[in-house]
Amino acid sequence: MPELPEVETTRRGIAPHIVGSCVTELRVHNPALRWPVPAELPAWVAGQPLHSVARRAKYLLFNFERGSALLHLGMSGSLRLADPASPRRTHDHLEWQFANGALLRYHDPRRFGCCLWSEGAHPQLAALGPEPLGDEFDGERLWQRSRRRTVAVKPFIMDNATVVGVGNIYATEALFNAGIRPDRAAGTISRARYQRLAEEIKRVLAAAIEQGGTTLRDFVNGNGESGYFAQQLSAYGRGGEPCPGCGALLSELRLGQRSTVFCKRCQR
DNA sequence: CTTTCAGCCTGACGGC
DNA sequence: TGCCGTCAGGCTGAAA
Repeated sequence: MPELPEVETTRRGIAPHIVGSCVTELRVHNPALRWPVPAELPAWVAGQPLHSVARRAKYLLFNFERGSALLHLGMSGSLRLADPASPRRTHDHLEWQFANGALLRYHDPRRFGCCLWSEGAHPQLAALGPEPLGDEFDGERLWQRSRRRTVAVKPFIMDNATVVGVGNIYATEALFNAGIRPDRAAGTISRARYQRLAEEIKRVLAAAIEQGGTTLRDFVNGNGESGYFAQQLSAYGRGGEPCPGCGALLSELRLGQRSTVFCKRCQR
């Protein structure tokens, strides 16, 4: 399940192999992603080398001279450089062939992702809040934007208008580390505690990206998914297990239709 | 405006 | 063994 750190790891893994080369062929084996994937490469991409692979929130942007492709990995997507001789797997929906021989395969069993081309701005990016690891995001912003809000703090920090890229795993972890109950109304949390929460969001995401970096070599070789960060999670996926802080059993509830784990003693 | 929620989709897993 | 129900979750768009 690609969260921001996995998307960033993907970006770093593939970019050096394809930047500077042209897409010579696009093969769409199954166009039925979140939005239909265009069957043809847009005419304006022809002969244009890829300038850069950027990331905004959990989106990847493949920037060309005249426009860009916007990719999202959804819940179950992955993007990898493949050996052209290796057979296409089930759910390998898209293939991009580059002039330098690189072959990029998009794999997504649940098909929640997307691949959209645009010469101009992508509307999906229009209303996004700041990047969590940038200077624009801090506790002050969380505090300011949360005043008079009744929504629970967990869905508040998972809202892309507040800050982007904080998915269920890292929201759960950051709230645990900051000692804040996930169901507390966003508007009732102090400035000082939001300061702490912002720091924990940054810390947990940065640590996960660092871990992702170690899977980079596997990635390029196409050796498989890698278990990355899971062993280091304190709360996510551990409902009913002892709290790593106090030993009490971790509680579970659903917030905004998402499973949430927290410690009733350590989080207030 | 804010908040909530259905729906998209497949694979994993538990119960029978 | 296989079938059926449930769950997982990011994001959009619509309803309340």
